[in-house]
Amino acid sequence: MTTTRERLVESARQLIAEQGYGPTTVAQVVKRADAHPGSLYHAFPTKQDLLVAVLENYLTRLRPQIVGPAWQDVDDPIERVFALLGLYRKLLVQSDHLFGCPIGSIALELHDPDPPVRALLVRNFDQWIGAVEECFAAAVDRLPADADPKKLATFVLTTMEGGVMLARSYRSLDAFDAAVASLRDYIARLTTPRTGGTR
Amino acid sequence: MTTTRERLVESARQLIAEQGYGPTTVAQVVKRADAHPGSLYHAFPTKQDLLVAVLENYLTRLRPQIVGPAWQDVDDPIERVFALLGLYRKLLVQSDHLFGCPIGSIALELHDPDPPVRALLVRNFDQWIGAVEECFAAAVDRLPADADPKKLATFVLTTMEGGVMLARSYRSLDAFDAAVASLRDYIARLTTPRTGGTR
DNA sequence: GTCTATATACGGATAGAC
DNA sequence: GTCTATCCGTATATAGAC
Repeated sequence: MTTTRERLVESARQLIAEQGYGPTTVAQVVKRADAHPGSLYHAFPTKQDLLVAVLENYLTRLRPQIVGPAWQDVDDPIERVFALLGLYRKLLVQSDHLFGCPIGSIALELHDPDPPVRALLVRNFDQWIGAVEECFAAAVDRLPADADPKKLATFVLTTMEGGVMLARSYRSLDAFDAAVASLRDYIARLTTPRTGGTR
Repeated sequence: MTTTRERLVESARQLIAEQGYGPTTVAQVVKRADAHPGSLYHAFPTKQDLLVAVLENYLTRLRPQIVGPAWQDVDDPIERVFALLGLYRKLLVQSDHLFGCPIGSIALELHDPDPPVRALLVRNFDQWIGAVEECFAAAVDRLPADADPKKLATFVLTTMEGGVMLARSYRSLDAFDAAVASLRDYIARLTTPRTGGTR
C-alpha cells in the first residue's frame, strides 16, 4: 500500500530523471501519480520541496537499488569498484545511452541551487564516494602505503560522472569504456607495482 | 565593430553559461545585447537556433580562449595536459566555485537534444579531446608502447568534467584536486614505469 | 486530506510599421 | 534589417468546496 505522498515522490523522481527538473511540470507529476494538484501542494508547498523529497529519496535508494545489486556476486573489494561502474554501463546499454546519473544531471542543470538542494546533492555524492571508499579501505594492503581511499573513490566518481556524460552525448559507450579502462589500468598499476608495463 | 548578430550570440553565450539554457529567456538575451525581439527573430527564428550559434561559437573559442592561454608558458606536452586542467581550476577559483564547463552543463541539462544540438556538443567534446590527444601523441616516446593517446585524452576529459561538477556542488576544490592529483599519479606511473611507489 | 476550478505571471514567438 | 506591441500557450501556485 502506498500513500499519495509516496506516489508523488516516485513520479517526480522518474520524470526528473527522464526530462530534468525544469522541464518536469507539477501537472505531469500529478498525472503520473494519479493524484490532483491540491494533494501535491498539500504535501509539497513548492516545486522545490518536491525536489528535496526526491533527493532525500535517492539517499535511501543508493544501497538497495544500485550498490547492492552491483556487489551481489562480487566479493573482491577492487572488483566491486568496477562492478559498480559496470552497473552504470548496463544502465546506459538498457536505456540506449539515454541514462544519466540523476544526481549529476540535477547538479549541472541547477547552476546555483538553493542551500537545502545543494546540501542534498552533496550528501548524495558523499554517500556514493563513501561506498567506493569502503572498497579501497578494504584493499589497503594491496595499495601503496600513501594511497588515500577517499581520494581514489572521488576519482572513481569523476570517472563515472564524466563517462556517463560523454556516453549520453555521443550515444556510444566508447568514451565511457575508454575512461573506465584507463581507471582500471591505473588501479592495476597501483595494486601491482613494479610488474606492469607490457601486460 | 560588432554586428547585432554577434552581440546576440555573445549575450546568449554568457547568459547560458551563467544560468543554463532553459532558464535563459530571449528577453534577457535581447536586453543584454541592447537589441530588440524582432532583430533576434530575424537572425534566429527559434531559441534553439540561437543555442546552435552559441555552440558553434564555442568551437571557435576553445583554442584562443582556453587552450592557448593554458599552454602559453608550457612546452612539455605532459605538463600541457595539467596546465589545461589548471586553467579550469583557475576558472573555478575566480568564479567562487560557480564555474561549470558550458558544454558539459548543456549536455546534461538537455536530456535528449535535437540532432543539430547533439552534433555540436559532440564536435565540442571531440575538439577538446583532440587538443589533449596532441599532447599525449607528442609524448608517445615516454608512454608505454600500448598507450592510446585518444583514450588517455578521453580520460582527462572525464576527469575534468567530473571534477568541475563536484567542485561546483561542494563549493570546494577538494574533489577536483583529488581527481586531478590521482590522474597525475597515473600519468606519472605511465611515463616512469618501474621507478614509482614511494614518490 | 482530496478534489475542481482558476488566478496570475511569464515564456516563446509573431505581426506589421518603418 | 530594426523596432513596438502583442498574441497565445503553459507554468506554478492558490482558492475554496467537500
